[in-house]
Amino acid sequence: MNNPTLKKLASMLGLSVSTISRALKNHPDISEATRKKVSELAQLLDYEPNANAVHLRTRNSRLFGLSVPSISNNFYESFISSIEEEARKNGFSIMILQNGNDAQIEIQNLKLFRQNRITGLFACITPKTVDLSAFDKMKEMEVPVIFFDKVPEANGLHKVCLADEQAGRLAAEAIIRKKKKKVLAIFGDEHMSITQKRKEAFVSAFREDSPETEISIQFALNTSEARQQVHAYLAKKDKPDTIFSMSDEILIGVMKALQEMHIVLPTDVSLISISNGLIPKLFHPEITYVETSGEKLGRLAFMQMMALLGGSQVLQDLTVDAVLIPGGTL
Amino acid sequence: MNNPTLKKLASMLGLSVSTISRALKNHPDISEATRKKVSELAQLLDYEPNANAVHLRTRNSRLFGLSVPSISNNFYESFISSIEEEARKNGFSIMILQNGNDAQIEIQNLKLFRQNRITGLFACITPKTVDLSAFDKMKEMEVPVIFFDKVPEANGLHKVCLADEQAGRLAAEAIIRKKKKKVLAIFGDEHMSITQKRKEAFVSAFREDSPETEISIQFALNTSEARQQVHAYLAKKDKPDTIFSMSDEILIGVMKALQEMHIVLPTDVSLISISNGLIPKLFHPEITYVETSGEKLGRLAFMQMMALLGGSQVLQDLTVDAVLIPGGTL
DNA sequence: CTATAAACCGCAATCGTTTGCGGAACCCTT
DNA sequence: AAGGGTTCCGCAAACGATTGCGGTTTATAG
Repeated sequence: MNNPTLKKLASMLGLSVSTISRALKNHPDISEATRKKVSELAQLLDYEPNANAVHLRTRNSRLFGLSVPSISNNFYESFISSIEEEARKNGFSIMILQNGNDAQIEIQNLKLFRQNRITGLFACITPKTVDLSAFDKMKEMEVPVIFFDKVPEANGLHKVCLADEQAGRLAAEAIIRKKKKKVLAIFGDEHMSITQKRKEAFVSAFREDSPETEISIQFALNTSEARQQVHAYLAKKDKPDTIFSMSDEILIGVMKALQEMHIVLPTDVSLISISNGLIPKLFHPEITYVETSGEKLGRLAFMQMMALLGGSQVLQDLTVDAVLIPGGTL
Repeated sequence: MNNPTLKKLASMLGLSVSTISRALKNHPDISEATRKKVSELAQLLDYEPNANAVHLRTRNSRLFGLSVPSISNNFYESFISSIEEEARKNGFSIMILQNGNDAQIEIQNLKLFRQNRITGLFACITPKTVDLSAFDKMKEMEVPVIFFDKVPEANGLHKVCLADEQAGRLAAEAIIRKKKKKVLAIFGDEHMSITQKRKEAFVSAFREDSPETEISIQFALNTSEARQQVHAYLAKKDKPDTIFSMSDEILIGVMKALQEMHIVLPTDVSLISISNGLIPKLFHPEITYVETSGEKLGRLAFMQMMALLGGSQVLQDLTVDAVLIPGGTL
């Protein structure tokens, strides 16, 4: 790496380093003439300021940390994508670290973030994360932390989430509107708060608006569990007329089973899911779903971050609205 | 950000900064006693070295640049994921920038990479990238550049690619083995080398091993074009008995059309695709495909990078083998 | 022909580390 | 007791940029 430095430019022009520095950033102290000379040479030599030096000197890294379970996931990738885009437009960089849902690695990654003196952190915690002290330490050092998607229960934290209750309710209402009477609802890991929220809202919407509807609730830890459950339920004599899936992961299992059984949507059974949007559009008819957009969440998180850095008072908890995307399966 | 520094530790212990620095990295000059004192205090105060200062001083950023069209893409995300993992294990960070297939932004991003004094670059160029001078400049500055997936034609560059010819041939051979006689082959952008390679291999495999097979070649720039082509071809009186798709993007369009027309796989028509693996497994029967693994490609690219940095002589072009993953559609 | 203020520029400290070199202090040898 | 090794540590100069402050010109005015 042999980049030109201010010093090099300075000696070539017989000027001082400080003059070069000022000229390059249009400081009023510098005359138009030398300013032009300097920027021309800089252009010629392809001068690029050494970000490390700048950040060291200004004590400002313009770097955001981004902690996710995994990059290779349709939802996180859309989140990351929008954060990256916003960051770049605003002159920030991002440092992405995945923890593979391992709390140990999560801690390790936080260390890396601190070494790099990030100016803010976006974090999606692992299901096993119980000790938040490492995150607290960040805040003590005046590094704003914004939790997203999977967030801690504790109060006093900045969180941006999908509107889980709303998503659950919207799905339920859509089903009720179609006057369905027998629903198989498949949720994810029972111990995650996201599951609980969606389930509560879903169930209580029925209780209030359509108590006569019969709802069977199942929890599936992964795609293949969901698939088996669908197989089991559709084999019954009084099979459900509608299936609800809480997530893409479950939806994949559901679709696998439905296709295996040659079930025709929505004739034989109706289907609605909560999803980021990719999977539902792969099928025909397209699957009706309640959208929870990673992209929107990313943008919201970023706005929140900028507000925090700007010192504005901000709401602690924000959510992105869920919207029903009608398809052909309900 | 109010992290402890070497200076702070030094003054607290009445030692010099250099001693602290050496103690923390087990320099033999430092006695066991003070070494322990120092590391205990460091532990207590949660000292983390300032990466910017370290990198500035050592002129080594331990940072890799990663330039991709988009993060939210099943293939790139698996590539990125494996690069990140390897990098982290080896004490490197990565800086990811997406260019949205815009050559303008690509240039801009290269500037950012240079500002951050990356020690190596992984780049997937845009289809419109014609001017490689910005990349050349990187190499002049002794920053190794490894092109992956979409690579320039030029010689003398380090490239890691999917085995495009092999993939095309494997698909063709699989079709030939099934004694299919009429295939519709849909490829991507005709101007991309990846398209040409896959097409050449595909076609010539037929020419050599089964010249009597009738092949219709189509190019689709996106999902919906592919979909329309399938509609058109399957409406003909002598419709194809097999469809070949070059990529996930095209596969999605194909499947959309097939489902819309209520075509049953593989009874009505056979199907084989080249894919990263996610999409084919969503359907039943699972789609037979030739796997081109982003994860393997990432690992290969990383190895190549480390070899380059280590100064070893390395092969310019590397490829990851394609393998046929049998499904139920051929 | 001097004051006086712009206009323009350089000095030097600083950010937090690393590292070559030199220098005490101590022990051992003869 | 003088010389020669060890052992342990500090000085100070970097790395490349930013910035407060002060100093020189030059122009303008009185």
